[in-house]
Amino acid sequence: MASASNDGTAPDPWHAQLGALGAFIRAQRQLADLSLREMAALTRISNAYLSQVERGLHQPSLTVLRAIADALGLTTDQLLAKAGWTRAVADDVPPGQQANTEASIRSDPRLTEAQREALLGVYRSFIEGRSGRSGG
Amino acid sequence: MASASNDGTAPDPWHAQLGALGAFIRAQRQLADLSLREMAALTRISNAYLSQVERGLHQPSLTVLRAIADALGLTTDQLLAKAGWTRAVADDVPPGQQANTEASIRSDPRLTEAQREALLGVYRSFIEGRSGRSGG
DNA sequence: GGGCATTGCTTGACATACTTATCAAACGTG
DNA sequence: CACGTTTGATAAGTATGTCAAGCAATGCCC
Repeated sequence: MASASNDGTAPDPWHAQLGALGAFIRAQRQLADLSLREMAALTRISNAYLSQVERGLHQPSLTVLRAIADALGLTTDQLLAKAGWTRAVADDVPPGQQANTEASIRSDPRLTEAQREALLGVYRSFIEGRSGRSGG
Repeated sequence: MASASNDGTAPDPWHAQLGALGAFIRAQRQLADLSLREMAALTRISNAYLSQVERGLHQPSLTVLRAIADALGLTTDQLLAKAGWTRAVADDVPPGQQANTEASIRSDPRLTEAQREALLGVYRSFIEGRSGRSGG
């Protein structure tokens, strides 16, 4: 049912990406010698849905993706990169001496871990942006 | 208009991450001097939904996340990191650095005025509402 | 030949992401 | 003050992700 074959509308590229992602997941699962149900038990995701994801019928949410990567012993980066979701950006920023503000944020007791991360992210993105960015 | 940052909702880690992600997106958008509707036009995502994402009310899908990253000139990875996707590689913080974060931000020569204001805004929004909440 | 467990897959119901239309407040103009 | 515009936020609806339950096929034991 509801297969996207007869849609008629513009074929969004996500179909292809989903196919690749699903195939990759399936390959990894079989490598690990897991059945759908076993993997379902590991990920707390229904075998039904896993099946659909592996066949590229659905776009899994971040939560699901993470659970899958976790169960397969992969990093989430590997999963997405394999599927072509992340644009690889060889853009490493070695933190040289810009430690003043960063250190303050890191040691600020008023921030929760999540907040700390977010704030550091904002700050770093500010600094990185000035160093020059490859236009695409 | 409630619109207060602190709703008193359940403190699931899920929520914290979403809040961080939303705050980050909002900061970036304002840095780029975009309104919600302008950004909506760029991302093809409704301003309404963008508003909800920025306030941490929803967990955006990969597609949406990517569109946002694209519009803001960020890499998908940067956004993904805030979305709780990457495991935080906690860096060590040199002791003795504990100081006034606000002051550090203010005196940071690497920040422009606009960035300074944005960062301070995020920081203040974080620590707002937790004042005087020490009992437990 | 008949059972029973295990495999991947489909179906129908629900939860959540996402959209279109609309709102109230803040801005400026005459 | 009336008017139009722009802002962020809300409501109700649509699309899509996700699950629990069940089906056809395969393999094993009798």
